[in-house]
Amino acid sequence: MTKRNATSADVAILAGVSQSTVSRSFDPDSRISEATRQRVFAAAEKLGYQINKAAQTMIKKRSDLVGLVTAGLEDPFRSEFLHKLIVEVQNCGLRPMVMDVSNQQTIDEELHGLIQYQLSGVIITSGTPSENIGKAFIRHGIPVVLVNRTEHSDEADIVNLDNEGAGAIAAEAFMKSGKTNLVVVRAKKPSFSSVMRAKGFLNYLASHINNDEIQATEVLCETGSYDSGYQIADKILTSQHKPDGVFFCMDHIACGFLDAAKQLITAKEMQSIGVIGCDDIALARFKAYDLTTVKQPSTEIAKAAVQTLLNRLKYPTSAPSKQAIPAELIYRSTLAKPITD
Amino acid sequence: MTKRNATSADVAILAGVSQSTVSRSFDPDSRISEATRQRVFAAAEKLGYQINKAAQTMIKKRSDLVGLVTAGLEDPFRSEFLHKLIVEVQNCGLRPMVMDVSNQQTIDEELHGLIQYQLSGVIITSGTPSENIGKAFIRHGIPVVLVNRTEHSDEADIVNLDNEGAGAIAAEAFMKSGKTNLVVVRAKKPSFSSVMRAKGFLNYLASHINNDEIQATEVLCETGSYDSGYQIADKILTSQHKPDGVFFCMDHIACGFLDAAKQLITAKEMQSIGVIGCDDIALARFKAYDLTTVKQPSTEIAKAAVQTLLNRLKYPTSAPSKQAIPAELIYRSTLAKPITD
DNA sequence: TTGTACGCGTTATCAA
DNA sequence: TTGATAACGCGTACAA
Repeated sequence: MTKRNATSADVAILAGVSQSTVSRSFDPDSRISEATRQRVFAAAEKLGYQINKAAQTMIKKRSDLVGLVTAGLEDPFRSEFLHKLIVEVQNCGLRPMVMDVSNQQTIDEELHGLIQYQLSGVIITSGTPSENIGKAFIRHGIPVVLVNRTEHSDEADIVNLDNEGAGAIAAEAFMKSGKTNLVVVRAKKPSFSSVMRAKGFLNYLASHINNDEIQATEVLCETGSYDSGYQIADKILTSQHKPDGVFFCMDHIACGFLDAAKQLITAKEMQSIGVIGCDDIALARFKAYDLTTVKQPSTEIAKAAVQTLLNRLKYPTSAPSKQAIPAELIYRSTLAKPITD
Repeated sequence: MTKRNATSADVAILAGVSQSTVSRSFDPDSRISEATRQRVFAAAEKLGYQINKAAQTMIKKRSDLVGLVTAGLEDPFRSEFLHKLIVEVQNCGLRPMVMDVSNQQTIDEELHGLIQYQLSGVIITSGTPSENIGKAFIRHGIPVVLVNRTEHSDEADIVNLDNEGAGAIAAEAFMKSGKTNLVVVRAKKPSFSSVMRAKGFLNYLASHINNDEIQATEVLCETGSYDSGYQIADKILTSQHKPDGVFFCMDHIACGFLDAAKQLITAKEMQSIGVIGCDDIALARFKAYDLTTVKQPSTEIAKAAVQTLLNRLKYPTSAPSKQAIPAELIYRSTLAKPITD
């Protein structure tokens, strides 16, 4: 009942070997006779023995926990991405420790707490930790991977979507479809991803417009939420300069817009307005929206993030890496694929 | 650079006290002079000292990690619920270690791995672990809280939505609205929640029907997904016994149904068919669906689950608890609130 | 209130 | 291949 957990010493006695031999038996890289190993396993099984990770961590100075720092999980993309990270971390034999830093004035303090866990690494996907928090981790020997946070860091590895490229893809699609009056929508509060996407969108147009035929303006909505998209629709659709193409830096803002549009204008009118979202969240393919979007390959990015971490653990002193993963246009019904030659 | 992390011993030397005094300084319950504590804190700050959780866990025989076992995170409700659990666990000064057991043939083995972490507890919200896995945890002194998994356990604490009550609420709502030809839809693969909801729905009707005026049948769709709802619409809407009220055991199945219905029948026809979902996921309030639903108060359930765990840690030997948290009807446009006197 | 001494369960080192 | 022994960094009796 209240008997304490079996230790390697208990197993050793039952198996008639030394405690060190038990330890070695559970290390695949240790050379040990198959006979004793089996004897040890049998004894361990009988006692319900499990390695004590705390003790192991003390020696190795490294737990196999990976900190996943996130925020704003009400954003569907972030949520979907977190899940992929969780699965990916698990697949590498590591364990995800999740940390939500939404509504935290004291992010830095909170993050410092993670140092206590001798983490194998930290993957930061959201939140706005100060520059030096990353350095704090590095100083304590904990590798940091930044995902969609910034373009440059002296110490942390970086994995990003090619956000500018994503914006450019949307712009290109509109041009191919002959749209001439464009709008790009992002949340007022600047996030790295959204700002870069909008920038990529506008830059592409600027460098591909030879005359004044195409106009593009940036519109800011309140937040990066469905509701914000819903609210901004009126402003966009009733302007004297009604656009024929709208690029949203996040899918669910686009969904809000589409729902509002159904009430503001006729389906026929709506058909002439192309809409492109960004991320390709699950919702985008629902029939209610069927949203053409620039897909952020989240599985690939999650894999890359974890792989980057493993690499860093293997080569702790190599130079910080940086990769930008390309986006991909998914045509659905809000902007039909143009007939190509 | 490669200097090792500061330990309590280092802090002790710098502060001119013993190592145990440092240890005590970081324990709020320890009585210690404020002067020395401040001196210790100052020294700790200077050295960037952080408690080593591994060492702490060894002594206390308990980490402050809580295992969150889940599966099928593509289901929006599960995903939303996981996030609330994460936040709730964090708010209690504990850390969530998430484990996804989707597509795992070896759930039991995987779960056994958790024992290595000296977890403070495990909250199981999904997956179909065998009965004895719970017992394995208990045997190792790790409390288990089951959420929406079953109605009975000898060893684990249980927190459930009142699933039968949720079904009954939906049935009652249809009756109040004068609906007479009802259908309840759940996924073919029986999950505890869905089965109980359907059961509650049908039982309520059975015990409140005094004549043959009301008919109710159960329809099974392939899985618990949006697509399944989309696919099942045809079968429901083209039956010779077309219903005037449909209860879906999960919101997003209802959303799939609604999207399909828009293409199968006119908006006018659809108006005469009441639709109720269950869970109240974020999607349900989007204008594209505006789904009347039986809300599963997920924040409350998450709070209850964590609180139950804390209670168990406080009183390890008390009898297993069981609570059913009531659901609540949220009227939206797919079934209008009847005018009451 | 503070210090001394010990043990938690594992891995790593070294010798056999 | 195996065994003895020494850390790892903390919490906690016990003594002062």
